[in-house]
Amino acid sequence: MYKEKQLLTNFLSEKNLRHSSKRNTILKAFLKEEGHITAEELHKKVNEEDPSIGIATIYRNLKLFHDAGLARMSRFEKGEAHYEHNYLHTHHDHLICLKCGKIIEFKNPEIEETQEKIAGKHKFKITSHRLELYGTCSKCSSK
Amino acid sequence: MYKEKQLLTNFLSEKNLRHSSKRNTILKAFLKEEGHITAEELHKKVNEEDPSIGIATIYRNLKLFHDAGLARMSRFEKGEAHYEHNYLHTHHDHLICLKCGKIIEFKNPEIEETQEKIAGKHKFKITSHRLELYGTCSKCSSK
DNA sequence: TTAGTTGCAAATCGTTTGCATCAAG
DNA sequence: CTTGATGCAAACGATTTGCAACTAA
Repeated sequence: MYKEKQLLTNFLSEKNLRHSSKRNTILKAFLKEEGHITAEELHKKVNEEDPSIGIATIYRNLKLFHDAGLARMSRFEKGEAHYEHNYLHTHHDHLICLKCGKIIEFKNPEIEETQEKIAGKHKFKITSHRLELYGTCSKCSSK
Repeated sequence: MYKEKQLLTNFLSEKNLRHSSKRNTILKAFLKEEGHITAEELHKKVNEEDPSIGIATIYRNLKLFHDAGLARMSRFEKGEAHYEHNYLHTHHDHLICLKCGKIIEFKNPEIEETQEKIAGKHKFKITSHRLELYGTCSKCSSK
């Protein structure tokens, strides 16, 4: 948590932006989340703490957290964006069950290596990536 | 092209759906495309041939092509969906330049193997995947 | 006091849908 | 004829934005 707060503080002062109590409430709720969360979902959680915070502010702050480097954004097959933070959450990829919607996270260094090889071949400098495996999870395939 | 048309014909008769001249126009324009295309872009191309075709029909047919197995859909970081066909286009992944927007396609069997290993570990049955590497292409990094 | 932050509602963007009409089989 | 295909405009869901009021520094 300390590292994330620091990251945000740095970003804010660098860009001449401000802290605010609502921004803090949103950050706290966001960092409390373990997995992915949509703006809508985060809005609900935040509203348990402070019902005066509107959805627009959630979007504005998620964008800010993203720009500050403490949130990642992904879009799966459906429409809405999912956000997740980096606190206790280094990079990983996703297995997504198309039947029940379950999302499993995994890490695999082999894949990262192979990616570097590929990038080298195309003289490409990788800054980030996403790998998503779609299919059926064990529960759903045994049904 | 023959294979794709056949695929569509099979799908149509299986589902008791019909051919139509507009559907053909859309299919032809779609198969002519080499890379990814958005619904909007395809609409423009189709309209050069037949300006009476509306965007809703483009969406309806892209969905149909997708269900019939002759189109793939992906969403990159931004909102809109991109479609691509399987004619001369077997599965591949993408390198995406964040500066100029260039999209390079690549194939890598090693990665596919590793994916299967990961899926096995989680008793997951993979039906599809997406791998996107974001970064800077050679041109943009030399500027 | 100056500029960033927020709520609200309206606007926007990509996509889907209801309905009346048209056309394939 | 029967039912799928289509155009149009309205509806939609997610996200963004303009504006006036608010608040951090």
